[in-house]
Amino acid sequence: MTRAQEKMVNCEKELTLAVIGGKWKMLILWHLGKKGTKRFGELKSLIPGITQRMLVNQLRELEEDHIVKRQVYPVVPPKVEYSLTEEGETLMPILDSMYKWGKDYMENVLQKDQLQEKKSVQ
Amino acid sequence: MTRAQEKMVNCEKELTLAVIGGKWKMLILWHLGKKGTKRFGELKSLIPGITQRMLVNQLRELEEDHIVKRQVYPVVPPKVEYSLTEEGETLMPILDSMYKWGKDYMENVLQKDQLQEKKSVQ
DNA sequence: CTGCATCCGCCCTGATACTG
DNA sequence: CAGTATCAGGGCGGATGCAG
Repeated sequence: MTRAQEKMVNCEKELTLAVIGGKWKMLILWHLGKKGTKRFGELKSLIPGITQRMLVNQLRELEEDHIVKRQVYPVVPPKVEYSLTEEGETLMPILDSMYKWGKDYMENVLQKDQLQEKKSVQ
Repeated sequence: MTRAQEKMVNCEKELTLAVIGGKWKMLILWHLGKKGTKRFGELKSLIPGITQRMLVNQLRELEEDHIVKRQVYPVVPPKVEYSLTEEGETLMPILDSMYKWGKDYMENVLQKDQLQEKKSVQ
C-alpha cells in the first residue's frame, strides 16, 4: 500500500487530493512544472517560508507517489536535481484550473465580502 | 478576513485548496453537485463514516466561503436543505478533472507498484 | 549543499452526551 | 431532525542541532 492509497477512502478525488494536498506540494509542483528541473537549494529559495525539513519531507512524498523524480549527482558538494515525472506533468492542467478558479474567486467573492464589511461598519 | 483568505499565503491555487481541501468537503460538494439539493440527514447517510460534528463543521465552512447555501424551514421537526451556490457550481469541473486524474493514476501508477511488490517478494 | 533526528506545540478530528 | 458542548488523541508542521 503506497502513501497515497492509505489516504484514499471514499473516492478517486480523494486520491488526487492526497497527492497534491500537502501544505507546500502545489508550490513545489508549480515551480517544477513551469520552470523545469530545479536543485534543492533553488526550490528552497523559490518558496519563501518553507523549512528544509518540510521541503525534504514533501519532496520525498511526491517522489514516493511517482510525481517527482530525484536525480543525485555524486559530487562534492552534493548536487541533487528534482523534476516532474510524466505522471507529474499530467497534474499541471489541474493546477492551472485551480489557479484560475482561485483568482476568479478572490476577485468575485472575496471582494464583495470586503465591501459588505465596510458597509456594516459605517 | 474570511476563513479561506487566512489560509492563502503564497498563491491563488492555495486559496482553491483551502476551499475544497477539508477532509470531507469534496464528497459533500460532489453529492450536492451531482444530485442537487440535499437535507442534512441525507448528506449524512450519503457519506459513510462522517460524524454529525464534522458534517456540520464542513458545511459551515463551505457556507462561510459562499460555496454552499443553507436553507432553513421553520417546521417541527427541523428541516434544513443544502445546495451549491453559483460559485460552488464553478468548482464542479475541477472536481471532475480531479476524479478523472485520480482514476487514471490509480490504474496506471498504483497498479505498477503492486506488480513490483509481487516481483520483489518472489 | 543536502539532508536526517529529535523534540514539541497546536490544530484537526473523532467519540460521546445532550438539546430545541 | 439537526444540531451544540466537551473532552481526548494523533498527526502535521516548526525549530533546532547534527552529519556526509
